[in-house]
Amino acid sequence: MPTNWLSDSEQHAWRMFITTIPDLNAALEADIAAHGLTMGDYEVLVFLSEAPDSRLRMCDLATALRLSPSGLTRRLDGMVKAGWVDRASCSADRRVMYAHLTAAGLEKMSVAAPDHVASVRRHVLDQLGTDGVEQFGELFGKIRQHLHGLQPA
Amino acid sequence: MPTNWLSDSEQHAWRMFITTIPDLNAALEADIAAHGLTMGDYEVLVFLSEAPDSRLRMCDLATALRLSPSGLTRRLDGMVKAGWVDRASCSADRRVMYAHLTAAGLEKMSVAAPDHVASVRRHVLDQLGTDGVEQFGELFGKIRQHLHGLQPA
DNA sequence: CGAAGATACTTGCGATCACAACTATTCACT
DNA sequence: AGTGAATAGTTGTGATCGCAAGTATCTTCG
Repeated sequence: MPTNWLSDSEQHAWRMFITTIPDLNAALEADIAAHGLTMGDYEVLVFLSEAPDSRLRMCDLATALRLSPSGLTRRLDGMVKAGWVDRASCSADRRVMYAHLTAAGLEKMSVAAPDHVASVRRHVLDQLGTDGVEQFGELFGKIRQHLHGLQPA
Repeated sequence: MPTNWLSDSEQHAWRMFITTIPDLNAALEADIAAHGLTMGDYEVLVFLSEAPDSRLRMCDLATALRLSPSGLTRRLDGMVKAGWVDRASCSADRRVMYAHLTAAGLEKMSVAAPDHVASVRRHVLDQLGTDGVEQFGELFGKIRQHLHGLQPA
């Protein structure tokens, strides 16, 4: 007895979505792995490289990455060991630890980023076409706005 | 130095996507948790309830769920313990184990499914509108087709 | 028929992550 | 100033999952 309380169009949209997401994740993960990175690592590099002074407070980075505090602590452990990030304490607030991008991390980032962008293009953007990209952003903007309305409650 | 080798429209689309997906997952997970299920468990129930005789071979179920064989073994361990699924061996091929939906599993499914569908509607479909749902399915169909072309290689 | 290889599943092990508990520090309010 | 609440981060514990290795069974082909 299939769950059929969705119209055909809805059913189709949802099925396409949930069956595609894991495969897309896997494809992106596989591509970035060529640089010895996971997508998680890569995202850390992205956020840090875009931040003022190439550093962020742990809690801000955790929020940005949608990671729990402990999850971030451990992800950074690995990245510190790899030499891409180091920890710096904050003189103004001694509870705070900064995650700071090292030169090696920036270098890794600048090598990996073009490949990752190409990967995103190949697997997603190129498949959608110009109009499709526009629609894609708009649709997720709507979902995002709805979800964001739930968060601060 | 932001990675800016994407047009504004592409940048926007991609950012909306990658920031929304984890939140959407979390929202769906939170809703289904009211039934004592994870999304992973729920998906098992869906596939089994739609299968002939309410059962599937482990390997087919693993493929459907995009789960490794060992991952499925352990997920089923939990669901067997919960009484929603049982294992049945196959007389025709004794390597095979069937995952089989129990009456309790079907009951759980029939109670949880309406809520889950409502959750999908609320968080996604209702936000997109009729045209949006159509576009959504089409866009992911394109990505899916591309990714599927990579799999069997 | 019988050996080589393929297939189905499970188990050992390690990686990742969330939750809860804990320490350290800062903030708010009297 | 001083106490209680809030905030930042780490560590202990347990859940989930993938990979590699192991066992059992089946298939293929000489």
